[in-house]
Amino acid sequence: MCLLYRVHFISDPTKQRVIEAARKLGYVPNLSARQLRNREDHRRITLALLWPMDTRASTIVRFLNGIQEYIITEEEMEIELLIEPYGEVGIQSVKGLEVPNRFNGAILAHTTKADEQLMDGFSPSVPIVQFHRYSSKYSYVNANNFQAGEKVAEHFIQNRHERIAILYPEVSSEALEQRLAGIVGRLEKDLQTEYIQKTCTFTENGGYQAVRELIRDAYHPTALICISDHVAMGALSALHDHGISVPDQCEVMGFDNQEFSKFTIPKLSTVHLPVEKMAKRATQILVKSILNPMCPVTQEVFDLEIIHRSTTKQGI
Amino acid sequence: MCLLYRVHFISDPTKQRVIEAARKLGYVPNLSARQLRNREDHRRITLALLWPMDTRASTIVRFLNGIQEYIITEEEMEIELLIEPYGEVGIQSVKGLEVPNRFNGAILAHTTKADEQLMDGFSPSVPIVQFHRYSSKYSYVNANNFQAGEKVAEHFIQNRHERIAILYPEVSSEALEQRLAGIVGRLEKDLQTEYIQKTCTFTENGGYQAVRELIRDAYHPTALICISDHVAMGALSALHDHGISVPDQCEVMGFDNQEFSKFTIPKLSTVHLPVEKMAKRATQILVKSILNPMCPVTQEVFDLEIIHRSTTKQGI
DNA sequence: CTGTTAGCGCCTTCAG
DNA sequence: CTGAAGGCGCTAACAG
Repeated sequence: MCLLYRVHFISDPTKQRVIEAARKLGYVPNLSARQLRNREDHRRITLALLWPMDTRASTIVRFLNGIQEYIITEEEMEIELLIEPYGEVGIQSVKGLEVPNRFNGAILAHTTKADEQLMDGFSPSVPIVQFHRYSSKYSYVNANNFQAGEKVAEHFIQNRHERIAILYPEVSSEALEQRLAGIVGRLEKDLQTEYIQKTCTFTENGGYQAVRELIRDAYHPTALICISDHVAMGALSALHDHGISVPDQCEVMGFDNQEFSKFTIPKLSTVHLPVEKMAKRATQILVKSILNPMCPVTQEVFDLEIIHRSTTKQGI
Repeated sequence: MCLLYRVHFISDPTKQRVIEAARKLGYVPNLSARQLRNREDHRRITLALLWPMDTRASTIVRFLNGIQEYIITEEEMEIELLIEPYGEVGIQSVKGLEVPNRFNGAILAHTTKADEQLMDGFSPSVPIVQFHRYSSKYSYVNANNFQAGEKVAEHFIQNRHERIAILYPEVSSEALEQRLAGIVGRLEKDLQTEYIQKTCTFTENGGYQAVRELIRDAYHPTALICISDHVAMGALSALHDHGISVPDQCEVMGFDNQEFSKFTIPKLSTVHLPVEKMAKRATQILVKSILNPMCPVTQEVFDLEIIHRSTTKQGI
């Protein structure tokens, strides 16, 4: 019992009555007032993590791991992390961007096009760092997804593939579109290589179904570029079910380098995305901007590398 | 710029000087004061999610998904979610449990034995709901892991296995220990069945290495019980690398029913853990306790069912 | 146009 | 033992 928790001089029955009344009125102690009163939060700041709670949520674990390292080591400030999982409505539902009293700063992750337009239009009341996307206006930490896409395409061109299928999600983000653009851009330059784009949901099941449909339609890809490891895992499963051997009959490439992708069968070749490092950096930049409102916009891009494991063939 | 953001009558150079001074002093606006002043937070409560940022973090995504559904539909209150990822120090590092001004209530997930002892000892300043563990003192939402362990063991006894290996993690939680206890308890009742316990880290790599070591030591299991799907995935990978066919030469069972386990090769049989439902329920109970401090302790246990896919054999 | 102040809700302290 | 009041930091409103 926290209400009345140090009031000794009130008799128990009276306490009961007060508590009962409080319950009826729906009274909840006001945290802001308590914090203000106790003023032990002088060096505390609250960061918000605006993350879409759709299928792209899985990297949030890696993000949190990356961020935590920073939070713990940061001694100057005490950092509090607010999760704002927003749904399909988009970022507009997050109140704290308009009002400056919810959090001191925010990291926006995987925003959609609509979100981005919204963000361009108005000026948020607190510093913002965009995660995994470019921005002309705000600080960001991004990865060179376009170049990574080119590298992946390059690999498959080298291996002289006849039929390349690109599995990419309908609900997209800039990062994923950049990957696609990089892949397609490079493939287009090479006239010998044929490819098709196949949309799917951004899940294992999406990859599975997409491959099934391709095969049903008598399209037998010799290479599969999956826009995420999750999709790739589903694709591997479907290829296996159809008796197509990887990488002999079909090479497969993923994106992200999730923990599990070392343990698929065969072990998945993928593009390493340094989520943890990016998260740490994004948090650093945000905290700096909060402490120094005049801090210039900081924009960083991480280079990405292909990790060849067992679903691709090298040096043929 | 949020500082001075509506003060129009101050000249720009002066603004600059003020901001510069603020920066030098390390001034950060006090959110509590702002919130208090603007009092539009009458019906807002803050929930904390105390989650260990170790390898058990992966279910946090499912948890967040489950919780979000509730948060959005709950109209009476505006619910804010604070993540307190605590490290190896344990729960003691979370200040808000002692002081009643950080959050209105907390969900403790995957606490360790040390944490549990600590919690038994003192009375937290806010309502608590334990997630995925029993408690004599607090509300909890748990799953019947013991019974699930028994069911799994029962299956393998039915299939008359000669060598069963149980892979379970060193850093454990009550839930995992219950699984183990259920498995071992049931196996012990059957004198014909031999089994061994093998510890491993709680990751895909842990499962992979454990199986490698077993085989190196000339122990060829005919059944593998993995205490989580992640471990199972690693185990499957290792079995594949050693040319051991699943389920013919070795059956494999996981726990949790993570999204990916439908897409391993072969498709993983596992025990479904309804994380989303449990998360939603835990949040409901917590909110109720916050709104009604006299609310009695609520304790709920979900039953678990085996999902047979392709890594086990049924009806032989 | 500029400076002052009241009061948000809470809890500690001090006065009666 | 009980009751009243001050002040945490902020900003809208008001007074000069």
